[in-house]
Amino acid sequence: MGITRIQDLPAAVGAEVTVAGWLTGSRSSGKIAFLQLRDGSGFVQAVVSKQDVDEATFATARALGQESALRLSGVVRADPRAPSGVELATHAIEVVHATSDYPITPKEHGVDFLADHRHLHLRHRAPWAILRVRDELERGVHDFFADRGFVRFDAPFFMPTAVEGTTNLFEIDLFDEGKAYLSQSGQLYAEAGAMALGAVYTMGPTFRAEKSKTRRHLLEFWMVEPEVAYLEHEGNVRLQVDMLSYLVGRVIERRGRELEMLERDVAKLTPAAAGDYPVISYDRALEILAEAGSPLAWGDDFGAPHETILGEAFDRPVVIERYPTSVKAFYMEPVPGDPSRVLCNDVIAPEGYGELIGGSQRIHDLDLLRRRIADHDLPEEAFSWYLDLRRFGSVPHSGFGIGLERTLAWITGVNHLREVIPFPRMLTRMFP
RNA sequence: UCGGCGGUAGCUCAGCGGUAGAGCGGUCGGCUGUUAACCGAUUGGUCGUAGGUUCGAUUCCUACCCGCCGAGCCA
Repeated sequence: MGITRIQDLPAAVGAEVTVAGWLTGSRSSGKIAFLQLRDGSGFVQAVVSKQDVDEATFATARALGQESALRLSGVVRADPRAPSGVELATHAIEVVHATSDYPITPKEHGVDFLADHRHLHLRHRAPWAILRVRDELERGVHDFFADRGFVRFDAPFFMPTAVEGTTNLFEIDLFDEGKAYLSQSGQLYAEAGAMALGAVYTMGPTFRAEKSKTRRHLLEFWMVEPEVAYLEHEGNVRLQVDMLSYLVGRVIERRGRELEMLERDVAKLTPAAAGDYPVISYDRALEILAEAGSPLAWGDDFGAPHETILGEAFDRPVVIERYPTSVKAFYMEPVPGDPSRVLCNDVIAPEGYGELIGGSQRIHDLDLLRRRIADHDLPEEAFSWYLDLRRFGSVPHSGFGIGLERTLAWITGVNHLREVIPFPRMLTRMFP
């Protein structure tokens, strides 16, 4: 007989089924036992009545330890007392693997303990719900770009040099060939891709060797980086707003149950799904900060507290554009007629989740780009291939990078980035 | 790297200059509808490490290790 997945049980009321899964908890009396079961697709309660089974089966049901692997056969029964509306009236239990002393008990645990047992904690409700939202988000990214004719473009993760020169890179020893570095961005390669394929996006892990110890940072995180030929700044902002509102709407629509399990207040998310994000200038952002009592001088970049103030000033993500040239990367196109500012933007999330997106129109003029590389004390030889993109058929183009974990943390409402990736890599966390 | 906080039972924590406690978990027993069930019993400890002070240190002092939160950096 085939296996029925728990998520399909509500459609199988009255049927005889076998469910294959694991025991998340149990309680019993002398005459009845309740087995909480999960199978990866969902959760259900199995009821074992003494009158329905033989003595040995009932004894087995009472003795099973948490996370024992089981095949349970029984009849699906609708019951208003069950959270999912159904339960399994069990008549046979096959113990696939009896388990005892499972470490994650039904009890409050500290973050360090759960992190040490991450390989097991993944089985529990919150990680389960979060990872299903993550899957939906990633799937949404692919669908969004596929629908718009983008080509997925896989940038390399080993890099000969830094992309932006400022951040720290993880160094790799390439035997006699010298050093290489783990990628901190696929953008420069995506620009080559855009010139070949028109519109591309990358999606993959990114590595930042920074000693950041906050809930908004990981050493290894996932980034999506679209890059589009002939796209200018305004279109770039539009693309970002369209994508983010699509993704939020899609998660609300398809993963509402998971958000509910995570106790996410979906009302705080719905404005973000509607699009129409406020677009303000860097200069206007300074005014908002001054009004909020955290003034900043023109030319200063925003710190985390400033981003929180700006994000909380709106009910949906806010686009901030045209930053001072001095605080941004070397490849950004100047605002026409105003070399002190660049055609760039960040998207900052509400509720203190910080910067989700950073994007810009890229410099397409060869001489200007060479001057900028020199101004930033970067070695021109390393960028020879990148400069070639400006020597042969150079066109205006734009792109952005969106942090998958930050977006996911905001959507799910969890406090720390380490909760939204299966195995977080941090300064103090390489195990498991 | 800097600032703040912390490390005591499997877990979450309390405690204190006189040799260690609760709740939960586990185990055993009871209960026919539980949802973090409940009731009774029981199990459980190099008090982060190394020095020092002291008759005596888990407690006081010093150093170190580890972690958490925040800052900088950024997504």
